[in-house]
Amino acid sequence: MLRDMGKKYKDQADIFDVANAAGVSTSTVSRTFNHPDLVRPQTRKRIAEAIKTTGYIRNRAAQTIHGRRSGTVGFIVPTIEHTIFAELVHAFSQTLEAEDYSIILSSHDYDLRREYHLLRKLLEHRVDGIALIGQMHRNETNQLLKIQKIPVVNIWNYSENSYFDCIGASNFEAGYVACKHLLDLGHEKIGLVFPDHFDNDRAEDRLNGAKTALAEAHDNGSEQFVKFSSYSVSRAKLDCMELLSQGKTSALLCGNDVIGRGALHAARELGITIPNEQSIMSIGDFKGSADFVPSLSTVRIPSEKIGRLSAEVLLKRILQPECAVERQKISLELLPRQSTCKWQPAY
Amino acid sequence: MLRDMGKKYKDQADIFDVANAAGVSTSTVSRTFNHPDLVRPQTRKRIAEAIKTTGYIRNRAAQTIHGRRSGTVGFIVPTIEHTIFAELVHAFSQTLEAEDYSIILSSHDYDLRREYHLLRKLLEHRVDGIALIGQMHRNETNQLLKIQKIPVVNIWNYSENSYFDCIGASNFEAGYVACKHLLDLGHEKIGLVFPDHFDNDRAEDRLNGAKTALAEAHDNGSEQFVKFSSYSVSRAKLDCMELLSQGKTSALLCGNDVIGRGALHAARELGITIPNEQSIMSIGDFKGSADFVPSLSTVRIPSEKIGRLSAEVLLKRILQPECAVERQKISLELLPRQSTCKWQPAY
DNA sequence: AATAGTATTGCAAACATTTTCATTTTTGGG
DNA sequence: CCCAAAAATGAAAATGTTTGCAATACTATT
Repeated sequence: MLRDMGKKYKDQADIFDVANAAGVSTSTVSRTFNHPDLVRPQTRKRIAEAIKTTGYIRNRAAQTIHGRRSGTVGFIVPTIEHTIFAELVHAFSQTLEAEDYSIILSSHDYDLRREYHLLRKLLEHRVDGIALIGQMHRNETNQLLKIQKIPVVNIWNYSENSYFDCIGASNFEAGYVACKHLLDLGHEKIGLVFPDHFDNDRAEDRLNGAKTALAEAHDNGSEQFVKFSSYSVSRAKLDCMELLSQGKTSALLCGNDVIGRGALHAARELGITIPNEQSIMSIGDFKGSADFVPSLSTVRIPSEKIGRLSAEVLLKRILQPECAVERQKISLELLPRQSTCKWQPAY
Repeated sequence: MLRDMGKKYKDQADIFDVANAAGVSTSTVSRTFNHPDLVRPQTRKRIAEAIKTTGYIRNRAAQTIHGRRSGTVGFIVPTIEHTIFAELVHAFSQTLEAEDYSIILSSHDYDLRREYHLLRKLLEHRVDGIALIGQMHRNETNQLLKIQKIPVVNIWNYSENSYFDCIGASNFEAGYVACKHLLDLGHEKIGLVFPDHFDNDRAEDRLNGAKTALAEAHDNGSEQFVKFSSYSVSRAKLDCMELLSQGKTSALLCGNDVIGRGALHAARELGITIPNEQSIMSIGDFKGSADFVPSLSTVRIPSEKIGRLSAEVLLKRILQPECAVERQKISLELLPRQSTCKWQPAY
């Protein structure tokens, strides 16, 4: 049936316009998009031309409403401003864009109440899947995810008994390994500089890992050198300068590479030689940390890999919602570089 | 009319379920969302409860299909991996999220053909507006934007005769000012290190600005010291080391802060004192550049401000599509810091 | 208590697709 | 050249909202 001619002028061509132009029904046009093998190549060609001449652009909303996939995936991060999430988001979206998905990106600025609201908005858009950072979320968030039965992947923090798919590293281990490295080098007075965010289980786990390593080494002197800083090179630099100028430590363990960079700058500013006078150890290995002079010793958490794998796992769950929960513990890599060395009491 | 009871089991509550539960029609439910002042407070309350008990979540797709705003905005960037765009995207989305919009973020990795395809996909989603980086796009991209009559804002590169709204700085000027700073300090042999991306009018404009300043100063010696690098601290460091070790320049002008950082590292690696032996000048002022020791002299392009203003302008155009084209030239700020100083022939 | 006016609500059409089922067309073998 | 089977197409129902118009329920006058 050709479309009623009495329609008012419309600027956007729709599937009827294409059908008219190609002399077929809307069903056939729809099929060329969704099941091209069901329509004759010759017809397909005619339709392709009709699409060109009418300037037709499919309406995903109309597909979505019908129950088809929306072709979007929601990604909620604390913030995109930080290199670390930027790298992660990049890898994640590259992978999903290759599969023709669009990413709706939202950030809550470390406010888990906002996270809940962002999630609701994503659900309004009927995203096909959701990616979240960390394992710590509000109860209502977890409840909502469960009853919606929507594909979810939990990124960044590994947990062996997560309810949802989960791809990440053990941040506890990262903290432990980083601290152990300093202890192995003979350091005894270690300053701990960690982000002060609440609503951040990653930083918390790292700090706990570090403290555990200290306790195992019977190091009870370091406890007093814990300093909370923020995810900002400037703030970290100031905080580290304060800690360093007290001269009570022989090494600084930084909760992430941004703080680590702040520490390097701080030492330089104070004229403290790294690593001879003071070792700087960090966690993360963001792009560029290896290029500092001295290069930053750190524990690598491979964000691109995590981003890519998360996308793949989410994709799989979207296509097979019932498959077994998938959890991948991404391994860490200790990268001793120039900013750490054996403690030399001589100094 | 209450809904047909013969419907099969559905997991997702829809507006009918809410209407049933509240004992009203779907119209009234819809109105509580979209025109709450048109429904009696008492009814509104009943509906609110029904929404809670049914766990109803509005379906934006269904609204969109009806012609209402989709509540999404598309943002196409070259890449989110680079700090600079991360800051920009952050400010942009914070502003729009506050107005209840969701951002669909896509990146084309400096490939303008991909940009076109991403645009098409955004249009399929019926985004309410589009944000693009730079003024240089493929013809088909511009054509499509024009015939679709969709709100567009052109971010980052200012142009006084842009077809669409445009918020940005003059990158030509940025290059000019940065170079002029070095010339004013007495430098004559200036190495230019710029990103090698094609499909990037920003970098091109900056380079042209720098060259213009050189020409005005009758500096014909610098032309030979142009080096193309990439947007990566590591690559930039290597390239700068190559240039610096030749020892023919007294200053380096870097196309952006990432390259500038690479240059600082390179000098340190080679044992070259900054700024005494060599000045390093850059463009951008990303977060953290001021914290380096020595701090990086640069020309500030305020990305947060640009991001926020772009979002506001786009929002305005979405609400009033017919208003006059808005163009804002964001002013630059020369920030001489520790990495540049007067050229001292003594060295 | 009747009336006019206003505030609420409901009905049904419209939005742009997809998909099931039925119908028509094509194909290949005798 | 006919027929059965397979392939291609079309008609119509369904998807979940919004909104113009009509109907109904209040409110405040007289």
